[in-house]
Amino acid sequence: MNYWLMKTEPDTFSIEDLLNCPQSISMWEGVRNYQARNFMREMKVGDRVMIYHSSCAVPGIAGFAEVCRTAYPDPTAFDPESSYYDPKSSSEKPRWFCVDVQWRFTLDEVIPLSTLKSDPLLSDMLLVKRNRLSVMPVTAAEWKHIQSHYL
DNA sequence: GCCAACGTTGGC
DNA sequence: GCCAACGTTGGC
Repeated sequence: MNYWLMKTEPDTFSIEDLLNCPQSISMWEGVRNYQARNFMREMKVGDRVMIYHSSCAVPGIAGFAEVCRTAYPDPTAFDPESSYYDPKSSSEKPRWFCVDVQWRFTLDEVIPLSTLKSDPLLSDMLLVKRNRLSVMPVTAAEWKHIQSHYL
């Protein structure tokens, strides 16, 4: 099993919105970064995901989800009406992919980025080191440390 | 293939 | 709203 972190802007789509989806499952559409896309294509059903709230009052980990469908072409890239539309992506040659994730758990309080940043054991975490990546792997050690210290 | 210009992310 | 850190684009 692998561990991941996925960012979302709660004003657009929060972990509560994920909970409220049918079966608490949502397509994770709109990722338009190659590195993030490549990580999504590595995801397996059952992989664990931290849901991270960005661009908000207290950015941080808001809860947990699970991959429930492996990567498939992102339909919003084909939709001219979508803000995620990309004319360079076609169903014959899709450029962007998404996975489905299912809600698992919402934290009572967000684990703030500032807390994670100040933890020496998390100083190598990609979230801390790489500012602008919306989908990224989390190591098993980081995952366990966060589970045992901040939940 | 280099790199300047431009666009985006996202913390603060 | 500012701006640093990147990623992307496109001329050459």
